[in-house]
Amino acid sequence: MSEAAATPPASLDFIREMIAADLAAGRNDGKVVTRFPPEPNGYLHIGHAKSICLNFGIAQENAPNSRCHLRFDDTNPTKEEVEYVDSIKADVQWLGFDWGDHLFFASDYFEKLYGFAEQLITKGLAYVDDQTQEEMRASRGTLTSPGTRSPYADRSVEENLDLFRRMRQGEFKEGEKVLRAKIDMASVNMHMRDPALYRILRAHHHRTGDAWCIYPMYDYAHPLSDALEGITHSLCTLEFEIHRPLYEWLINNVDGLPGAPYQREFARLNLTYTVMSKRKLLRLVKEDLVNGWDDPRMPTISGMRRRGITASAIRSFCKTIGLTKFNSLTEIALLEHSIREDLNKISHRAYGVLRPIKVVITNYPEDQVEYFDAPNHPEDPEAGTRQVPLCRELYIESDDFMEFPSDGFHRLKPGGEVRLKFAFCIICQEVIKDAEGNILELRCTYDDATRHGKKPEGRTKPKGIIHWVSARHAIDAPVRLYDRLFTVETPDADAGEDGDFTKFLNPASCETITNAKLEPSLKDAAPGSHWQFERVAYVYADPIDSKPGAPVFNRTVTLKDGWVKK
RNA sequence: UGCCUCAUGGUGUAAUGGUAACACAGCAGAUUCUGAAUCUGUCAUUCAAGGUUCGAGUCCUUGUGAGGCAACCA
Repeated sequence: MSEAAATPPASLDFIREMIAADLAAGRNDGKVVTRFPPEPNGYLHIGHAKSICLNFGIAQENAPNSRCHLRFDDTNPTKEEVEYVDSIKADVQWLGFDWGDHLFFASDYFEKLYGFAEQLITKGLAYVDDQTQEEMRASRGTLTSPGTRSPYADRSVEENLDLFRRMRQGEFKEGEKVLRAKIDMASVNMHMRDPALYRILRAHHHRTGDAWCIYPMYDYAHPLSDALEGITHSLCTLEFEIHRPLYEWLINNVDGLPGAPYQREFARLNLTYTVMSKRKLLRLVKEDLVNGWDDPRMPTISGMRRRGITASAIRSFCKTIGLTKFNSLTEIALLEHSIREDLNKISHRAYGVLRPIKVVITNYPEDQVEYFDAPNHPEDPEAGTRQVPLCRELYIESDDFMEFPSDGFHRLKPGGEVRLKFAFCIICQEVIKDAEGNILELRCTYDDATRHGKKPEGRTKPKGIIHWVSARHAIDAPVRLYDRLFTVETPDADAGEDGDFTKFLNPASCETITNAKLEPSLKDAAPGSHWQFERVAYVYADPIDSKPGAPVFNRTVTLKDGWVKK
């Protein structure tokens, strides 16, 4: 399979416990069959990753007798597109999971599903209703009062069969008739008040084309599809909890099903500073509030990938957040921790100065160039080293200089000393400004005795160590500094019922720096490579916008900054 | 004003009737040619009230709070 870790979490969550109990009881011939069942009506997001890691993870943990299916729940052709099918497949694979031969579509079962519907009609458990949508809503009752059965509910089996067949033949208009299960109009569970099973939809389906004009509802197709595939454990999010009795009703009332799956529900993921519903994400895309589904600020899998977040980080995050029925709000910091943890291991280091100030080393020969050896990874000698050129004029980070330093600032200040990492120490002798008082350059002197980390006798070691780039050798590259998409933790909730969550969009969520100065080795950064600009951030060479010799970087996440200005 | 589900540090989770623990975040220190990483320490938790029990985060009752449910969406 993939490199995705097949080890379960240290302690079992309630779902895995349930599965372990089933296994211990010898149910399902010792097999566990799960499924990830997205509707192809949008791109996958980090919340789906939780479900993917759960379903595919459980299958891996119980190998080799177990498997996880990828099934597209494509029962509503008005919302679904092949673009989404393709992106979902790519995202699941990228996350490191493999469905093998088990790729399915609910639409593959349309004929069988139709047959089961005729069976229910024959058993007197389903009927064709002629009521309008409004009439149905009115007769369904309310949360506190029972509904009343449709006047059409008592049609004979023969009439129902005839009507249902004619629905399929296309004799009726959209909305004219629906097939309903005959269950209980007085149930406290609204979903049991004769739910619709089939509706007429004259829409082109991305797979079945115009072969059908009636389409099964989710509540009908889902349990039956699960059963047809031999799914043992149907795991979904909490909002489907109330659908469970209907799920079980169908499994129990349809004869000839090869399996008897059961459904269990877990809480969906909520993350601070973002929105997670497909509807809202779709709106951000359609209204051009972001640059498409894979905008690096999006919580989509494709957006996160483009930002430079690794599949391994996402898997690790999913393991960290656990699995419960508690409706929680996870701090984005937890995700960031997983990202940094992974990126720290795999990213080579390089110097990138985002907001440069020029430094002139006045006692360094004008025409001299020398190369310093810099390790590519401080914790991995095998990553090798690279040569970083230095000459008389350099760029340093403007944050690394303070003319009027606050307490505890130990980078460069007038009269102060810092080490240029892997080179030598410099002392700031003079601050050159223009007429408006803007700093133009810093004139410094270097101390030859401090090369390569050496500290002359009797001298105190400067606390500050900063990165730098040779002005003569620097390359310019765009660096996009991504930040949280929203300014508030819960844009959803804060917007309220009818409120507009887009008013909380963070105007500073993407700042593109065009004049970043990078060390020359970065010129050849491969598109799709991860780097750490030392002391600054983890960045990712954008796989689409980077061109040979002209990389474009996305800031994936900043480094933690332990220094707080006093 | 019904039914269902849930409630453990700031956040996410663990503890399966027997010492409330882990991670993140925060704080402090050590270390460091990244104010990163690493290491050490530290702060901080069972929604409330009753009950059962030798013993309750766990079981029961009531209350409170949060989420969900009345598409021919999924």
